[in-house]
Amino acid sequence: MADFQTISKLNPHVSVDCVIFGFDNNDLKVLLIEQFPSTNSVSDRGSMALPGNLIKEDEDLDDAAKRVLKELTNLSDLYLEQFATFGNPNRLSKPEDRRWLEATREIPEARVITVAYYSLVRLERYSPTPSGFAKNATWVNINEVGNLAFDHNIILEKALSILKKDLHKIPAGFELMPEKFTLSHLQRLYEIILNTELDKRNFRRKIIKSGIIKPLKEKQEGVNHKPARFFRFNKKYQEAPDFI
Amino acid sequence: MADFQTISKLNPHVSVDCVIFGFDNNDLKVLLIEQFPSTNSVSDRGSMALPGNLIKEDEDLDDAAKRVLKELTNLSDLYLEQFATFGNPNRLSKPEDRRWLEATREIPEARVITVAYYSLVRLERYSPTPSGFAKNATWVNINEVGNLAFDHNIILEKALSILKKDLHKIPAGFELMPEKFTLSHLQRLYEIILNTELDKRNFRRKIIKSGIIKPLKEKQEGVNHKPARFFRFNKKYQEAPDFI
DNA sequence: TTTCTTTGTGTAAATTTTACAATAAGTTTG
DNA sequence: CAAACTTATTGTAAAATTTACACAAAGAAA
Repeated sequence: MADFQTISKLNPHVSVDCVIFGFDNNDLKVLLIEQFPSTNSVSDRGSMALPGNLIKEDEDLDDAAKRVLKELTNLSDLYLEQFATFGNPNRLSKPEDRRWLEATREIPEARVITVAYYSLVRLERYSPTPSGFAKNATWVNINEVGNLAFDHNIILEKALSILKKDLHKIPAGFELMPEKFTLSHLQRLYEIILNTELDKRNFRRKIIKSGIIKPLKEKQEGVNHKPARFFRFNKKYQEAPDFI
Repeated sequence: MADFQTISKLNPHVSVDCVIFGFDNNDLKVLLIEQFPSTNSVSDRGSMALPGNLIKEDEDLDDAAKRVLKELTNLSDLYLEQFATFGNPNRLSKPEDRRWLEATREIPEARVITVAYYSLVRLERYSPTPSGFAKNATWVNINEVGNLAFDHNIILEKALSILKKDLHKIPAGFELMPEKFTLSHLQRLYEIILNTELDKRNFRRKIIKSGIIKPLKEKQEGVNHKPARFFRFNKKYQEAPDFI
C-alpha cells in the first residue's frame, strides 16, 4: 500500500473536460452538471461543473472526451475540439473540491491534469439527461454561470475566447441553424456568440457574396410583420469562409 | 508488485515536449536532440527527437516544459507556448521507441500523454549543449528533419502550422531580430517562416504604417551596395500588429 | 385605415490591397 | 576613372473591401 501511494503521486491522473456551448436563437449557453454532493444531507447542493472525468487505460483522448460527455449527460454525436490542457498542481485544492474527490475517487489525493475540449451546438438538438455522478445536466446561460468546481471557470473562459476567435472557421452554420433560416436568424447567431452588434446591410452583403448560403423560394408564414425569405446552407461548403 | 503494474497502467504518465524554432536570417530550424542509443554498441545512432521528458510530481506543466528543455539542451529564458496535447495510446509503440523506453524508463510500459509547447527564437542567441539523455542537441533545418522518435513528426507538423497561423501575434520581432536591423532583414524573417515571397514595397508600407518600428540615423557600412538604413523596434509595442 | 413590426435594399467615402519599375548609393571591376 | 554590379528606396493607379447610414415594403394587429 505504500507503493500504491507513491506511484499514484508520481503518476498524475489524466481527465478530460468538455465545454459544450449551446445556441438557442437568443442566448449562448453552456452545458453544466451538478455533481452529487459529497455529504449525505439531503439539503446539500452539489457543485456545478463542466462534464469531465478521468480517462481510461489505453483510451484515446478524443474518445475519452466523447465517452465522458455521454456518460454524464447522454449527449453524443457531436464534434469535440481539443483546445488546451490544464495542469496547475493546485487546481483541485479548494476544500469543497477535496471533499468531493474524497467521496468519489479511488485515489482522491492524486493530482489530475485535464485535457479540455469544446463544441458548439444548436441547443434544441441536444437534450442532456444526467447520469453517472451528475445529479443534473442543464444548459446555463453564459452570463449566469456562477462558481464552478475546480478550475472550471478558468477553463470556460478560455473556451469562450477561443470560440470567438475561431467562430469563422467552424462549419458553424451547418450544425447551428435549422434546415431553413432567415438572414436575421443567422445574424443573431453571430451577434450572440461574438457579443456585438453587426450592421444588417453589411452582414447580408458579405454573407451572400461568400456563397455559403442559398435563397429559397419559401418565406415565413404567420408572422406579424413582413415575412422574411428563407435560406439554406450551400452543401458544397464544408467550412464557413471568413465573413465576419 | 502486482499493484505496481496495475496502477502504472491505470495512470498514464505525462510528459512535455518542446518544439523550439530557431530563425538564423536564412533558415528556419528546429532544435532536436539525439537520444543516447538503447544498445551499448558504439556504432549505434540514437533516434532524433524533440526535447521532452516526464513531468515531476506537483510540477506545473509550463514549469516542466522549461525544466525539461533546460535539462536536455541547456536552453533557458525563453517563452514557451502550450499548443496541443497528444495522447494516442499507440504513440510509443514503434519497436525502436519501445527499446529506448525499456532502456531508459522506470516503467517503460506505461502509456505517456504529452503536452506540447513551442517557441520561436533567434538562433544565434541560444547555443544548445546536450545533457541528460541527450547525446546531441542541434539545430536542424526544418526541411531536413528526418524520422523522429515517437509521434514527434506529427507534433512538429502541428507546431509549424500553428506558428504560421500565429506569427502575426508573436512579439516576434523583439526576440528574433538583433537590436538594429534593416527592412530587408525583417522581411526575410516573415518570408522564411511563412514560406512565401512578399512584395518589398507593400511590406515596407505596411510595417512602417503599423508604427512597430523606428528608423535610426545609422546605416549599414562595408557592404558592396547601397547601404540600408537600420531600424529598431518601438519599445512601446508589446505585440506585433496584424501586418502581414 | 392606421399602426406596428421586421424585412429588404443602395451608395458614397474611406481604407486597404494589389500589382508593378525606375532611380539611388554605394562597391567592385576593368 | 568609368562602367558594371548589387541592393535600397520610393509612388501610384486600379481594384477590392470596409464602413456608415435611412427609407420604402409587406404583412398582421388594432
